[in-house]
Amino acid sequence: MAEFKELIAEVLEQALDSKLKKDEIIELLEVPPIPKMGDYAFPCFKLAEILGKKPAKISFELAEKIFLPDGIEGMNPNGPYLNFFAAKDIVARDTINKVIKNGNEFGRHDFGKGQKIMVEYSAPNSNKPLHLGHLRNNCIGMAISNIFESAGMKVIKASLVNDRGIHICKSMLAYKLFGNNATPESAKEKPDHFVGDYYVMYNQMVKETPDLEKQAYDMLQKWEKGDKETKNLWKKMTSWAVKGFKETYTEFGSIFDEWFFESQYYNKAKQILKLGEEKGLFKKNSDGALVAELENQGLSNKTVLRSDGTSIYITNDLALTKHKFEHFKLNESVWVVGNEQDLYFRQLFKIFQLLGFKWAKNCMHLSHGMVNLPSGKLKSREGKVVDADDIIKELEDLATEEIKKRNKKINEKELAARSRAIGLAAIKFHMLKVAVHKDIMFDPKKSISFEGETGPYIQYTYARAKSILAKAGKMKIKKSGFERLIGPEEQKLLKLLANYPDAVKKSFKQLSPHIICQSMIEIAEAFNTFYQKHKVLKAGSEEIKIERISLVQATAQVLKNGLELLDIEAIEKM
RNA sequence: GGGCCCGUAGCCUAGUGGAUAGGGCAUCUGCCUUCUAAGCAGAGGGUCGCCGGUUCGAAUCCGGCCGGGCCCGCCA
Repeated sequence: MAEFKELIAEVLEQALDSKLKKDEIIELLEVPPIPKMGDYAFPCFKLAEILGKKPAKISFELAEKIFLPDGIEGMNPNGPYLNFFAAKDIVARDTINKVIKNGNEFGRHDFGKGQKIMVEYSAPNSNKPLHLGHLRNNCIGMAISNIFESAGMKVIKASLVNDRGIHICKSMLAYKLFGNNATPESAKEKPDHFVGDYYVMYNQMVKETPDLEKQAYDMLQKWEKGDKETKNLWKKMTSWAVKGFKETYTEFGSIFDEWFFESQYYNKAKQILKLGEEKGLFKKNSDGALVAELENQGLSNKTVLRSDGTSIYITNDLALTKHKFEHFKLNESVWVVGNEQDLYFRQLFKIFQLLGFKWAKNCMHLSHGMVNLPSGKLKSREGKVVDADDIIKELEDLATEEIKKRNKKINEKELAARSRAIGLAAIKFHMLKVAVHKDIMFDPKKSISFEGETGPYIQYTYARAKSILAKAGKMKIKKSGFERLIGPEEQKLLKLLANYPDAVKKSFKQLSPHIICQSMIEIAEAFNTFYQKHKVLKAGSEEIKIERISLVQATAQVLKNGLELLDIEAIEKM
């Protein structure tokens, strides 16, 4: 269809004596709301401004001037729009050829070629296991990384573990007091959950024994001073937590190229702090804390170093970001972090700008909404969370049940693999189909289903297509002809397939994975309608059969490509 | 008090200046001796939070209000 748009644009450019250029016309072209109106519409509103005429008049005048070339089957002025009909066989031929020829590359672009970008996401705290909020963050991080990569960028996926600070000390304190030297092995528990239990325990105990809070701060002091016993305990508990995270990431399909630990960067900010003081941006306040003065920048001031000289979170980011750009020679750095940190990142980036780092403008916060439960906000301190491991297991179990209903004889290994693929697809698609900046509500009882606009629905559609292709066996895919894919079901599907690269492009430009989800849903719906209405393998004639198989193959290819960007496995059998 | 974000049918959601507001869930009606019914076809359900303004044209832009979320110097 891209070719068809160009064809229309060429015809229009000529008819308009180049008053609008081809590229401008392509940008203006839209798809009419109802297929019977046409395949593409040229809105005459812009032209109305230029020519000082009524748009409806222009569309009629244009229609009279244009002589239709091959490939354009019809043209129809409709009020302010001039609608075009593509020659149906050419739509079929061009679309299928392009998809089949490009295969896994179909939908990839090159506008990010030569760019190196780092995507930091997940950011777990080492005092407790991952929860639902992390899963959304991970889904967005993985998808956006894939989308960058498909635009030709070199992507480095990074996880920053917040393994330093008062929160860890709380878990450590509870363990020290009540742990009796237990280990995850002795407790037979996943190590990050083991650590998290002590965090919850601390928060329960501190209600009755407020002195624990002081003890936790003392522990942080000792940690900062390098107290051996404290450091050893910290090392032990942090390594348990990280070990647990890695298990969850592996299960979830999340792979990182780089692991950063706050404990390794928080004390490397001396140079940048000094620079800030020299530039007069960072000033000691009356209590002795170092504060970045940002009020004259329309932001609130931000403390960058405590009065006792110890670090806070931003101290780490100051050092780490500089390291990222210099060591990895990045063109751009993206932080996938919830919108509760919007102000924080504006402050951080403003500080870099005021310090004169030229990469400051290449920092971007991909801000996303929160995940809420029917009972309200997730609160890990109160244990009011949906645990990541639990929800993954729950969805995989649900998938197992569904598979067993349909397939009694499946072997255990295959069952486990499919359950995992389907369960994860349900979670990931659910997290990604809504615009990133919006909060989402997660009702564990009904939020994630396998029907309707879901990951499993897309997988199911793909499996249906693959099943046909498997039964069809080896067949030559046609390269020309395609006079038999001209019905409304085939044409709708073809147009959606042809539009897929535009959807990927839009999702890249707008940093919005949900656009790809929408595209997948539309393609799946169109395919299922086609599937219901037309037999492929038992088509009336060999010619029709071959053409329909080609269409099925193209559909499967596009679904696979799209699912891959969303980090969802395309499985051949459900 | 200030800043940012959100408000579309019982619920979830797409659409951010253009044609009849597009889907899904739930409800109701049909369709499995025919390529996977995790599907398909159809029905009902909308003052696009409210009020004003800009525009030939507003869910979309601007202003005000109402409701919700997040944030506002040594918490991650």
